Amino acid sequence: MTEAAKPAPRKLRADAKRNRDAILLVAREAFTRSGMDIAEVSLDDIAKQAGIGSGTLYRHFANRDELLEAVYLAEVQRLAETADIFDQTLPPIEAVRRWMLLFIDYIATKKIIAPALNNVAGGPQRIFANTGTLIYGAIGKLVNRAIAMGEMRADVQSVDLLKALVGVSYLANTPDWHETATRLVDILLLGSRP
Amino acid sequence: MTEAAKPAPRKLRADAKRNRDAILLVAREAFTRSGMDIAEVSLDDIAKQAGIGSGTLYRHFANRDELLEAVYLAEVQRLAETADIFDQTLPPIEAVRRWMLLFIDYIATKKIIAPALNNVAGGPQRIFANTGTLIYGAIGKLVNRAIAMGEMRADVQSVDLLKALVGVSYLANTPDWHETATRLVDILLLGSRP
DNA sequence: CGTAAAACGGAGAGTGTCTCCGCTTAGGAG
DNA sequence: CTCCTAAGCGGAGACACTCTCCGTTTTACG
Repeated sequence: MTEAAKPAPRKLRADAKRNRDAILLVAREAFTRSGMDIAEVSLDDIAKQAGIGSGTLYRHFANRDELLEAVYLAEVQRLAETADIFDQTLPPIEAVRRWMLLFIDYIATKKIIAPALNNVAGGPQRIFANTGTLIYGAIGKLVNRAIAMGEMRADVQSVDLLKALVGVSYLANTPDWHETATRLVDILLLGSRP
Repeated sequence: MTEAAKPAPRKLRADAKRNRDAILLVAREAFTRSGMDIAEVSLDDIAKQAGIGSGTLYRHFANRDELLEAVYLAEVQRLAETADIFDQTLPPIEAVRRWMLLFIDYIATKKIIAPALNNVAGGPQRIFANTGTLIYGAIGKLVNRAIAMGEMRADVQSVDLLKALVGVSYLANTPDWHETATRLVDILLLGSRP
């Protein structure tokens, strides 16, 4: 479960797996470096840098979005798993806060990046199905518990909070970004109390 | 001031102005129709539909972003002016709430669209200077008054709220979008109180 | 081994951005 | 009204990127 190299249950041939991993490695590096504006990175370039033909890249990942999702799937899974842990070890509100801060931290440290999230939260019409479900499930669980324990208003929707967070993630370029984000977490939590 | 067709003080030749307006008209229509995913619309297509050569389009607007900003500048100006009115006619918190809701409404009715805002709030590295300053100034003024009157905590930053709002704007495709947005406004305001 | 299925790779078709520069047109001077 | 000049036009084409197609190579298994 910690291994992210096997998203499809179907087993790959040795050379296929090798290439897939090489692509993922190069792509992560390239996406991270380009920060925002993921569209700047050419997929053919990634293929070239990974030492494979572009046809091979496109057989593994049909388009930019699929590649993007695959690159960040592992980290998103980790984020989702941490939600479970927080859920079982921390008081409700604190669990939500900590998870939100962790989420922000993932972005700050580029373990995940905003453009991979834009789409995640239901954004444009793309279909980041896996990633979206994972993240949505994670915060949903935490918020629901907080509501059940009467520590959040029943009308609070976890999506609302998530979307606000994703929005803020979009400006990881300003120097005071991290403060902005944590300030917003506080505002959101305060505003969600009964 | 209500006229948005003269952003540059330099006076245009008659044919130039005619073309510029034609481009803006077609572009607005095209951007609105394409909803999200503005990148889908080809600039050369816009030129063709406006009945001009692509060279002409590119002389007026050097790239997609410049065109995008020009198209929505007028509405953004109106939004900014409304902030002034609210500022003078409504109690502080109410002014902020009403403006935020108006902002959401502009998005819901496509008077402005999210992608034109992504960048606005300092998002990616683009330089939506005019638009950004206008919107930022509008909400900044309202929030500052609310703080001065002791109705919001002094540590609340208007940017924080704005960014959260922009984030939510990104999902104008889900059916319950409007509710989500208004719910978030309430959470933000509640969480901003002293 | 031998062979079928899986995977590779890169040429090239299709599309989009943006530039360049010879031609056209507006609009002021006389 | 006419002429002249600078502002503006337009579209061919250079360049970049995405994605497909298919002949060639590689893997894995009997």
